[in-house]
Amino acid sequence: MSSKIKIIDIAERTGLSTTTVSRVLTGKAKQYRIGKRSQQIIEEVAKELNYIPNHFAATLKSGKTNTISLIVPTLGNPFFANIASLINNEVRKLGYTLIISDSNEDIETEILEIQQLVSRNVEGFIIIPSGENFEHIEQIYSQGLPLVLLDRYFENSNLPYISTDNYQGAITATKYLIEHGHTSIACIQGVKSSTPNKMRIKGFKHAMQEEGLTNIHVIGDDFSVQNGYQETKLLLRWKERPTAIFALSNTITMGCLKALKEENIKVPDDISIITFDDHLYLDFLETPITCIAQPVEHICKIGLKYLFSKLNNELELITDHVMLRPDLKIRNSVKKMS
Amino acid sequence: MSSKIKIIDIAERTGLSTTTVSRVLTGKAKQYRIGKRSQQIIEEVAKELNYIPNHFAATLKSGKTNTISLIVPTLGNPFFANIASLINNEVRKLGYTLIISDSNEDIETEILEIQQLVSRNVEGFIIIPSGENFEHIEQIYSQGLPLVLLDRYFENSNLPYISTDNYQGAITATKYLIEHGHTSIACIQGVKSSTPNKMRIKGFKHAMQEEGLTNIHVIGDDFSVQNGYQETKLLLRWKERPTAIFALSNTITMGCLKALKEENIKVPDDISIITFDDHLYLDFLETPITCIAQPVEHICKIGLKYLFSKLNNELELITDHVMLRPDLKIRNSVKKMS
DNA sequence: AATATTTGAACAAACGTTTGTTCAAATGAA
DNA sequence: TTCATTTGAACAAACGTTTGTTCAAATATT
Repeated sequence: MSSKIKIIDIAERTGLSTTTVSRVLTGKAKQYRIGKRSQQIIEEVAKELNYIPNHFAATLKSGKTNTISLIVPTLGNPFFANIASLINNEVRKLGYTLIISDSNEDIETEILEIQQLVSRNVEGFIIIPSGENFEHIEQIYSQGLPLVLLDRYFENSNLPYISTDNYQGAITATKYLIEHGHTSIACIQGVKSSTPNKMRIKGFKHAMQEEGLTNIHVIGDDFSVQNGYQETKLLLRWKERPTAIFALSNTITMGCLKALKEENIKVPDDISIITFDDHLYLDFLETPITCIAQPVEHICKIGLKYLFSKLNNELELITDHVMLRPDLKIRNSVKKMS
Repeated sequence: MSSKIKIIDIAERTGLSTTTVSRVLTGKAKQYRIGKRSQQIIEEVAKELNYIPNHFAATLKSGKTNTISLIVPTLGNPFFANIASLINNEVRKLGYTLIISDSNEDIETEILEIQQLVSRNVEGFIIIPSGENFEHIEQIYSQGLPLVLLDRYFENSNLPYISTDNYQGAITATKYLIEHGHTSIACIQGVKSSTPNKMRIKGFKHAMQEEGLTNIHVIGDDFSVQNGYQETKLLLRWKERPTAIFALSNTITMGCLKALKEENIKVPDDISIITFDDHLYLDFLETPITCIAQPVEHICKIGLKYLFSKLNNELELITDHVMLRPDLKIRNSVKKMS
């Protein structure tokens, strides 16, 4: 580790003070009336020595990090990875640095992660939470840290969020199935405690009941391929096999397809599928899958807009709770029953 | 922003010095013979006040961050997102923090990103580089920063890397096509300057020539869906249409499939496909796609092992350049020509 | 009882910046 | 020439930890 170049090295080299060097290098030359010549020579020497400022010293003194953080449940899920990529690009454009964290769908890890980020003086948080607890989030929020939840949120908390109207989305999906003559529908859910899941289940049940359907099946308990696979395997053994599956995420659908393939059940001839979340590949599958697509780009953009307006203390009256309408994308995975 | 709790607050509350508090809170109590009672009361008060150490102050003094960083070209590509997720979990187990950065496939961003990370005293780098330049990487490497490249590397540099044997992989794929009677093969490549791409092209050409095939088509220039789509659209207009496509990444394949679907060309009846990179969905496509699968988990694990042995100054004689064998996963996208 | 050793904890100096304030020199005005 | 103003830059005190060293009290040894 070659001994690093410090401001004082530049000061000595140029015969100027650390104060002056610091002010030039942080772009405050005009403000403090540093001479043109001094500016120039400082910049030259800094470049020549390949000076990289010590972020820790700077932050310790100034308190400013220009950094915000994004916590996602797992980057293994393309839905979240995609969000991470989108947000990363936007944040950079705004002159901030983004620290991306993967909480591994584990609340303890999430809590730890938040602690570390706070101790790193992160100035704002974008969180897709991993559990049903939110005390740790409310704690930092109440300390005044700008913060916004994406996708997942909490009903009995008023932490700000941008999400999809999962309730409506589920109703749309369910009604679509019912309109196509399906009355026996198995809904494979994700993490029971997560709000999106709750809302989707609520929408599903509501739509079923409204149509007078009482035979309601909700199964499963995880947004994973594994869960989709297992539950599908099981439901194929029911004495009265459902005619349609409503999968509550793209990962669950992936598992469904795996199980169906193994059992040689054809979509949509033998069973129909509709899923939450869109993805490019859904269009190229053996049977393109009809889905409820979330407006991911919008969620990200609005989330960032919200966060930065907080960050800049803009007092615009933006609502703290935003629900965006999902889209029904009709493809070929739902059969019209006669 | 409520004024944060500092070590001195705990010191005052407990009647002890900041020195003692610091030593207890960083687990050096035994080493410095702090009394049991003192330890206990300090820990109690720290918890009670919800003390979060100021990472910047600590690092500034100690120089230790326990942080390593991962730079990927884009999290939008599941291949990289997957790597990020895998590495994140492993790193955490090792008691380190991982900062994940997305360079957006842009070398300037990558350079900036590395600068920021260096100024954050990151102790090690895992990089999947985005361009053909590597001076900036060699610079930090020569400063003694532990570093390893994953997947992509540079031929005329001896930066350490863990990668797939892309040359062999391409030969395997090409021979597989040739064995199935294909002689007119279009190879859709990714970023020309990237080493994996170069090696794959080299393998492709080598295998073709070895079989006496001189009609070699290499087209395209990006690891993107867009590129796969456009090039496929174009090649379908050739007067002599190739009987097989060798796509050099999963994203390119995605674009291929989109184009083929639009033109109503069936795989493998009308055209065969083989691709680099495996993914769960490849199995569920209309035609499951035969692929050259990279040993991603191994790449990550070996990469981390390498990095941490450097980090801990273990002088084990580990090679700096590791090439792992890819696997041919045979599915249904290649037709036997008669 | 006198000396040596152990135990427990504090002093004070870093770490590399940023920043409110002061100060001298140069310039302009009268 | 004298006083006021502008210009350019330095002083020195933070920021919140960590850590080499010192020191007093308590205990053990002779």
